Amino acid sequence: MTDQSGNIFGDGPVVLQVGGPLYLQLKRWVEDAIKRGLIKPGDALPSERDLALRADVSRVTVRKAVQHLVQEGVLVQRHGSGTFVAPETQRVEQSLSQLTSFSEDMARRGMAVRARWLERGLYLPSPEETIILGLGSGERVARISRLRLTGDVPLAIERASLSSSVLPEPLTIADSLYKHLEKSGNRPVRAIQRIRAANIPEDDAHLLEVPVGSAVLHIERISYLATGRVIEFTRSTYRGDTYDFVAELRLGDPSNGARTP
Amino acid sequence: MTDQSGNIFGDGPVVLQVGGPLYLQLKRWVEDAIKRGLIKPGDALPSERDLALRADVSRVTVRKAVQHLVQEGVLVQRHGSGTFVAPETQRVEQSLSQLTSFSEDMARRGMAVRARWLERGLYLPSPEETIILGLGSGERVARISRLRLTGDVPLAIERASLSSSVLPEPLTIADSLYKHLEKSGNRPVRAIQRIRAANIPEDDAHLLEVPVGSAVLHIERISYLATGRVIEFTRSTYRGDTYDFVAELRLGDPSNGARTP
DNA sequence: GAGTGGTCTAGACCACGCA
DNA sequence: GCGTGGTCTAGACCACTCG
Repeated sequence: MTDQSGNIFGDGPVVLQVGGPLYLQLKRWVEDAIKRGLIKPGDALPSERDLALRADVSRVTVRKAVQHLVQEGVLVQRHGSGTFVAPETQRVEQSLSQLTSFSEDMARRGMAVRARWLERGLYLPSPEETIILGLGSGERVARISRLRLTGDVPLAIERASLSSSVLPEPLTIADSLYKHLEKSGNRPVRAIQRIRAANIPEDDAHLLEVPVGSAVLHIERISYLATGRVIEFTRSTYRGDTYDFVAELRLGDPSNGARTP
Repeated sequence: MTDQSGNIFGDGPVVLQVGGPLYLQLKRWVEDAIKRGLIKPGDALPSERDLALRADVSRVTVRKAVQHLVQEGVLVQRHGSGTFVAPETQRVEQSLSQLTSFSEDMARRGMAVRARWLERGLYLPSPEETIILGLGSGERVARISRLRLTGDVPLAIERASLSSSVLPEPLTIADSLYKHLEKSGNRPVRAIQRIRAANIPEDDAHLLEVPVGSAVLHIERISYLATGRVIEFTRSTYRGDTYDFVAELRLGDPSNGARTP
């Protein structure tokens, strides 16, 4: 009697509301189905060809609607497998006033985290690195790039640059960069962080396993020793769908206006 | 001999490098042209039909390449007018440790800002508003929604909710909400802010004049009086391409924001 | 009105996953 | 091997901008 074979929508025709371009009508229709619980996170959508047939539109139009929803993180597509309603993801919070390292931060809240090395070693510095880190001429820069994961879910890409005088042997870092720096008395006490939103480019999208163009937080951090010396320059990319930054604001003296000295 | 008529690429055929999907090849080709200065911010691209002809691909394929670049903020399209290389935008910075209002913040750095009212008045509260603002039963909520602009460029959408006991007459607000609250002794002294990246949905995209799916910063702010009472609950959406948030981090006790250099 | 981007179609082939 | 999504085409009409 009923069609149980993975077809959550039944097999009747798809009836669109009127108004606007077809792909937006279809998009609304899918959003509706999800909102009403006809189809839940993890469930498969009918195939593009099936939807096209039943909504009486071309497959290109179906793809345009689906593509928008993938873009917004509502759906995920797996080549050769199907289109699915995105699972709900738990968001991670990070303080914006306390200076911590990623691994310490996660350990504190009892999350299992791993890191995959992307790059590690001594390099010729870029002009930008030379200026920001205040490198002497001929001095090398230590670069550490990591992919941060909880379980199998990538969370962030972190690319740090430090003076080679501070980190002469990048390969000896075991887990936490800040712990390592602490041993040599070089742990930063202060940092300026610049945060903005961006659409992720292709290469990073693959690393973080999100669709190209997804929103991410781009964070640039410059860390200082108590002496005022710049010790670390880090560019990180955090997945927008799993990361929250939390800040506490107070009225009054801007303290520093957050300006580099 | 040379074609000066707005055709920056000349009129020869477009030669693509090999490898991968055509639309990505074409995308790379356009990026290259911009990188090499053949075409500068503000310049028009050849029309989609022209590009298709010269690259020997279909217009659909051209559109897919262009669409990706629009998504990444490299190009902008104007219906009926053409496709252009995006102008470089100046980024705005905002402190993440000092509690200020948008209008005060902008006035301080001498930027001309305007606001357009989107919504203003007393409403029946949503369950969320009731809980967060601690509304009594039957109490109304004051909602203030504004579109923030500098000149003609939209910067942010701000949707604030306050208890009607604090703001009984939302229509009387002239410019700055915080100034208004100060008059009645209700200016917040502390706030918790939650920041994350998201792809902008359709409706907000029109307001901010950015393509659907662009990266934006989503900020949720809960503000407190000195008494500890919640006074304001605001959801804002900031354009990712024009807004930077700056935070200063310090090692040690997180409960005290930032003090003593 | 000429030219631009925006939407849409019907049909084709390829690359991937899974049983 | 079959069904899925991924890419691509040639051609059509609409909606908008601008001279």
